[in-house]
Amino acid sequence: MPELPEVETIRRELDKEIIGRKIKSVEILGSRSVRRHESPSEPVARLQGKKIVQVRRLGKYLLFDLDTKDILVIHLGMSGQLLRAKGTKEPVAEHTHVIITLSQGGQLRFLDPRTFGEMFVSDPAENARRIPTQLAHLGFDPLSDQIGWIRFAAMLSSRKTQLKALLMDQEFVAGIGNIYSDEILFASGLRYDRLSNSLSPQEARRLHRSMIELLNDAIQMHGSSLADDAYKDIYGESGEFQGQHRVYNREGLPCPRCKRKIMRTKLAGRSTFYCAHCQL
DNA sequence: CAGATGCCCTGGGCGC
DNA sequence: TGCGCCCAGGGCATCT
Repeated sequence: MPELPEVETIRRELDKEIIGRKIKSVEILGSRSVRRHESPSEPVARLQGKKIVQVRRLGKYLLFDLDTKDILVIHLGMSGQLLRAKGTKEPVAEHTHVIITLSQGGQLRFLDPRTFGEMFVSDPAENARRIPTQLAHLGFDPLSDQIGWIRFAAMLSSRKTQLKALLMDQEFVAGIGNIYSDEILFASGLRYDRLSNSLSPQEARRLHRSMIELLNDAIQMHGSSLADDAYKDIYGESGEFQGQHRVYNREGLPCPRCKRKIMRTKLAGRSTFYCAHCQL
């Protein structure tokens, strides 16, 4: 579910709420969510009593840096939520898999009905960017790694891949999923199936600019929440950017630019929305 | 290498 | 009401 703007919204809220606080206890209710460990007691032991120094984001992953240099990594998958509970007595919602109790009161709860999300504690990352080895495969982050358009254009031309698939390829660029790839491509006037090595420099520049602007705009509006409300921020609030979607989930509705009908197709099994007139 | 498919899951919506 | 489909912000393995 959550893509870069939703994860960044959550990261900023966590920055305000939990930086400098200590993890008092960790309760694992659903072991499917805590992966990559031999036993559930191992991550618990590495978290309890540790201080959260800062919260970073790489693509769709949240990285909690601990004072031990260990890193708590959380990915929300399709239906994961991180919710702030004011006290320990708030009723525990269904599909709550992990409860992190903080020392000055309050909890952080990880919910995930579909259990595609995951959480694990990584060893200290010794590399320059302090990226856990498990995430070494991820490509650049469109917002925190400022890649200039010239370099972006070179990356595009080194591949021969349909644009939407490339935008969604986390090894190419990290953080863009099904909603924002469609919106970025509409904003840049490019079709989902254009091959990446067919773009003119001007088109590559447009795509680069649209990607950054659209993601920033979506963050300003706290991301997108769809009809099923799978995305909520840590306070349980929905985002507002869904009202700004210009093609995603708008099949048959008029294109905001030319008023012709928005088309829907499939690409790699994912619904894809575009305007056949405005996107070339 | 590029692209398509199926799987991991639960839940909501819709047609019958 | 109820049942059986189809669909869903992700990611990965495995085919062609």
